[in-house]
Amino acid sequence: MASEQRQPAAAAMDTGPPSLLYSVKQVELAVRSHLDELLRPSGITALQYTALTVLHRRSGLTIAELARNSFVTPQAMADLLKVLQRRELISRTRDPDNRRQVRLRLTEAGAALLDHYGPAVRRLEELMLTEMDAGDRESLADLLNRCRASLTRGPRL
Amino acid sequence: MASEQRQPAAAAMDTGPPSLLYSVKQVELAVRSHLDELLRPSGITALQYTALTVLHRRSGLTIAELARNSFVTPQAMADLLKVLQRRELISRTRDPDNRRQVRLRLTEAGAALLDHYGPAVRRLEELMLTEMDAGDRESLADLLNRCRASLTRGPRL
DNA sequence: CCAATTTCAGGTGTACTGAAATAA
DNA sequence: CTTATTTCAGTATACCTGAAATTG
Repeated sequence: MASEQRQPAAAAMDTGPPSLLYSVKQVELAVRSHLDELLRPSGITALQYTALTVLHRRSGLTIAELARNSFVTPQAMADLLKVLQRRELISRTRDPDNRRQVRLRLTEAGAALLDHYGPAVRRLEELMLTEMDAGDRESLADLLNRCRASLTRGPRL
Repeated sequence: MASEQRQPAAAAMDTGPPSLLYSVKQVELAVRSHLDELLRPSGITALQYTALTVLHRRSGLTIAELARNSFVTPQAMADLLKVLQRRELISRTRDPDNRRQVRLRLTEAGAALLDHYGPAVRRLEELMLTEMDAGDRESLADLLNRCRASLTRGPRL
């Protein structure tokens, strides 16, 4: 820890480039910031919106499945869903074949909310991808998917 | 265990591929999950660790600058820093030239913590980038940086 | 006075651990 | 009995709005 701390105020203590871990985080923070603002009138957060889109694509998931998909505990996911259910954006029904599980689905109001904000969210994605051609976009999607796969393969999950 | 592998072929409500916005979020969630686990013994969260690394690279930032860097309000950043200061991982000193501002710096304990966890964090990054060659990594870094730039140029911030 | 930074007060959302109830 | 899912209770953190104090 014998690092030199010379400048008091005009700092320039660069210790190499920010990591890719950090770059991912930065993009996610920027996206969330825009998304939260965009969704403000709806009263739901970026995270809640994300959960709705997952349910839209994969209707009938259980709380536990959704939690694993988002790398959080089932309790954390249950908290989030409580808010969405209170606003009647999702419905919960016991699975008759496996009465432990609760199947989640969008209500009509939930689907309507996604319809309403879909265009603005797509414009946000378009803003992020400004000046990227089709090849760049494909590369980005591919690289991100490989990151996700590598992180979920080995340990944990 | 084979009985629960019912596939959404029946539901068939696929509404296109997940967006790139979602892919970014997924990678970030996976990273945070690993990072939180890895940092557990230290008692600090992935978010707090990230703030420490930013201060390591750019010593002497103010709360407001750090907040803008992370796309949150100064109040939210102050909350986070309160925890780090309580554990004496950072120090706060009034800027003599501008007595409104408070300059933030790592303490020796803060730097030691980064030193201690640095190798494990780099291994995590390596896990994420498994099987990506140097060209892929460069592409990913470039594409993410362009995303960040596009999101911060136009409106907001 | 105006603008930027920080802080205080308060409220909600996010996420965890631990533990219990239920059912396959 | 064992395991998976869900829920309850409690706690720490993250993030916001609004307002006040300070300084440039």
